[in-house]
Amino acid sequence: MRATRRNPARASASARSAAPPTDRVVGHIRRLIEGHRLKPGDRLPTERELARDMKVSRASVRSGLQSLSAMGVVRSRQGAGTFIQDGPPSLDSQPLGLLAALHGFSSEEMFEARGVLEVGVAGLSAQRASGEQTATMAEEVASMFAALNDPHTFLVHDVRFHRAVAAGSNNPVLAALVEMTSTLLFERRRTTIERARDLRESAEMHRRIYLAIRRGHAETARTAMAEHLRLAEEALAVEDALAATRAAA
Amino acid sequence: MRATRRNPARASASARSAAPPTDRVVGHIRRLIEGHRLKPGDRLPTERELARDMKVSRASVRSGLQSLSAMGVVRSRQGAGTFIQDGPPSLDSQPLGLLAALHGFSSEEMFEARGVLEVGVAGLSAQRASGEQTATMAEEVASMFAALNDPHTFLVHDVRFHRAVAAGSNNPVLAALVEMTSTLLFERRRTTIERARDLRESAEMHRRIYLAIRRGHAETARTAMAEHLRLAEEALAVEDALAATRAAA
DNA sequence: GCGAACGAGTGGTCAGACCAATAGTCGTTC
DNA sequence: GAACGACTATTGGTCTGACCACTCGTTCGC
Repeated sequence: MRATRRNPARASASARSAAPPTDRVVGHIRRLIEGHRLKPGDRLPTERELARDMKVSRASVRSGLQSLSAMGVVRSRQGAGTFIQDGPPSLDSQPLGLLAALHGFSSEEMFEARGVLEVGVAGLSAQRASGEQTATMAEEVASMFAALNDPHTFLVHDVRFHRAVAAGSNNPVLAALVEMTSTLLFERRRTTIERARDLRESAEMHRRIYLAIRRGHAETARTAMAEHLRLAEEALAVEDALAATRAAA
Repeated sequence: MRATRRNPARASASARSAAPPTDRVVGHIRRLIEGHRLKPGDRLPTERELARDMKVSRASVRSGLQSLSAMGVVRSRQGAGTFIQDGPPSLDSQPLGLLAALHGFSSEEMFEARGVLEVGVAGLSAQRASGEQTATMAEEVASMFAALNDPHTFLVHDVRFHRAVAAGSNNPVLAALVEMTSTLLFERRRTTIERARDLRESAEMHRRIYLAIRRGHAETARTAMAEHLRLAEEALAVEDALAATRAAA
């Protein structure tokens, strides 16, 4: 038989440590979170402590933490420590961004996905948003009207408005998904927003969405959001065309 | 003077290397992908090569690749190499899973998010799914009927059906989002599926969704999907209750 | 010809050291 | 006494070099 190797001891006894060190670290932190022994904002043990306690090298600890960091679960600050990410849940949009680059997601596809998500979210938001939440939306709409001559500022409030609508759904899962997709298009549009032509129309659309939500008209809110996204997609196409024209010159 | 110290040359000449090594590695790979010099399935240069070419340590290269791996952009196989992830684009569901644990997403919230996504997807799928795509759905439905007495197998085909519907939308962004959320609930339900009572009803619902999509009836497909998810949510609640009862005994 | 053994190459882990940023401590100064 | 500033222990970030575990193409033996 030779007993040449393979995994030493697997079936019985000592059921642990079958997994590679990096995975053990991720699982360890994960269990701490799921067991509510680590809450958002909490500081993790230092890398050196984790390495000692788990009997792995610090390199493996760092490897695991690097994964968690990429997923947006923790955040490390040199000299201070590693902390559980707090604030509103939000998948880092970087993953989707890279996948977008990798598979060449088109703007049409992005807008369509946004449409499916945000139209539904607008409906839910109309049914549930609190007064405070609708007030936030109102503020962003006002800021948009105030920034009609400053495209970059306008865009910032645009994104914040959509975030506020998502928050109004009071569903953190949906809010995280909306955040992810809208951030992505934000990155994209930031480079072309200077060529936007009709910000007033866009602001007006946002105002109509806000009014529908505030009045609790779910279907009206859904329709307005759908219409808004349709126009926004057209606007982006126009801006792209202008950018392409200029590039050719 | 001693000349010990600090970063040699920063202001002028050699304008690069401002960013930390790990970020440089991520950016480097990202540029390779965005410049289409790396396609899905391609093999990356070895870690030692990257380290040499970029003039950073292998540890930093590994750090960057670890991030990309956590995002599902690349995948490393010991002894073979590191490859750009191919296959259908799919965010690793692990990020959402950890966020779910971290913020305590409830089943209701998950189902609601699924509802918003998949109802919309069902409508799009009815409008666009190819014959091959609907055929895949039909196969999964058939497999579900064949597995009425085997809950675990049933559940596998259940998930695959929803994946097939998402594929039918022909929108990779939506497909990735659906994949992420449904995988999450799959993990959850796998532990309670044994207590399911009425798989036949569930299979029948899936069949109705399939028929609506095949016939191109978008609104019917949306309604059927919404109804299905509503029933599935109830079923999960019942299974949970049973599990809780048994646990108490 | 074909399977088994080999070995170069690759990612995974370990060890120890040093660098860089942080945050608390303690003294100085006004 | 309060505010400011240098000092220092602590912590994450990087580097180095070594070894391990696995993969896969090659080569050897039958």
